[in-house]
Amino acid sequence: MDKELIATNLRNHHLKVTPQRLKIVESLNTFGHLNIDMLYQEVKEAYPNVSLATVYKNIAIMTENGLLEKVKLPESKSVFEIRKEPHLHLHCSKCGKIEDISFDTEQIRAHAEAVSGYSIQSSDIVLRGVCPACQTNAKK
Amino acid sequence: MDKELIATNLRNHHLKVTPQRLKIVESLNTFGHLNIDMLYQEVKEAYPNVSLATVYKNIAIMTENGLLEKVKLPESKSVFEIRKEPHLHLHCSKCGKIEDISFDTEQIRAHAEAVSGYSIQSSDIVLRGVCPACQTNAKK
DNA sequence: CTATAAACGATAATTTTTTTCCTTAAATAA
DNA sequence: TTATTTAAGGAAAAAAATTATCGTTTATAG
Repeated sequence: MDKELIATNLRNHHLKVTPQRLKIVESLNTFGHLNIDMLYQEVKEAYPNVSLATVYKNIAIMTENGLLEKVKLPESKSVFEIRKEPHLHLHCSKCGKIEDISFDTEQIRAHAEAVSGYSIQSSDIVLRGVCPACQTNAKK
Repeated sequence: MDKELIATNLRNHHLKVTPQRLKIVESLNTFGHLNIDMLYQEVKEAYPNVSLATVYKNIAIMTENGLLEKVKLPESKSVFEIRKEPHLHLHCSKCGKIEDISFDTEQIRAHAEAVSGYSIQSSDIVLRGVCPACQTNAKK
């Protein structure tokens, strides 16, 4: 995802293309998932006098517009990611790393709808465990 | 879940049995899922000069001890519930109601482990949608 | 029944998030 | 391209949420 595409996405949502916003999205593009503090640090590196409020306001408005998504994690601070197809999150309880894996939630959805009568719109799935690297380290 | 059982559970975890704690657990038993404000209101009804800090401290220590569980929901404040077998949460986007449904997460877990190499310990699944009652109301 | 350690309530402190307000910069139209 | 407008930025204050402190009270082990 290059700068021009990000800019286009912003414009499509009637959001101005600012350096701070570009940096936020680029950082998420690079690291996948970042919490508010990490994002602030990232943007600050490029724009030292960015305000934390700016980061807050931007993730809020970009989330409202569906460009970003907030992922609430058990035990830790929420992270943000660039919105893409629905997927599932793996969260390493040792190192905190977060990974996306694609997964078809259709079965879950069908089951839930059948059992409950709800009309399901979206699903949030976070699996907590130990990543391969941390498993290896633990064995040493 | 009656008072005596709650008391036993608390004692098993070396937590003193106080009226405030009993009320918290009883409220969760009655309503299923409550956020911090609702819990505070509930306890306050029975014990008008309970401190909000007491509610915070108690849900924290009971959560640490595995008696309660915190459920993080997209878009809204986290709620607490009494810990039981792993299950799935349905959250109505209209009325905010939360429902538990039982669901075997084994397939998801197996898939995730196979694809990622993670060793999965737990899963958090929240489905967002419209409950039957709100679907009916919407049609009127 | 007493001693002790945990929990309580009140409050302060901290942390997190949102709002305000004035200035600056991006977008739109001339 | 320049001028106008409107959104966004930064700094700071305010608000909201959570945690810590401390003297007092209460549950429980002995």
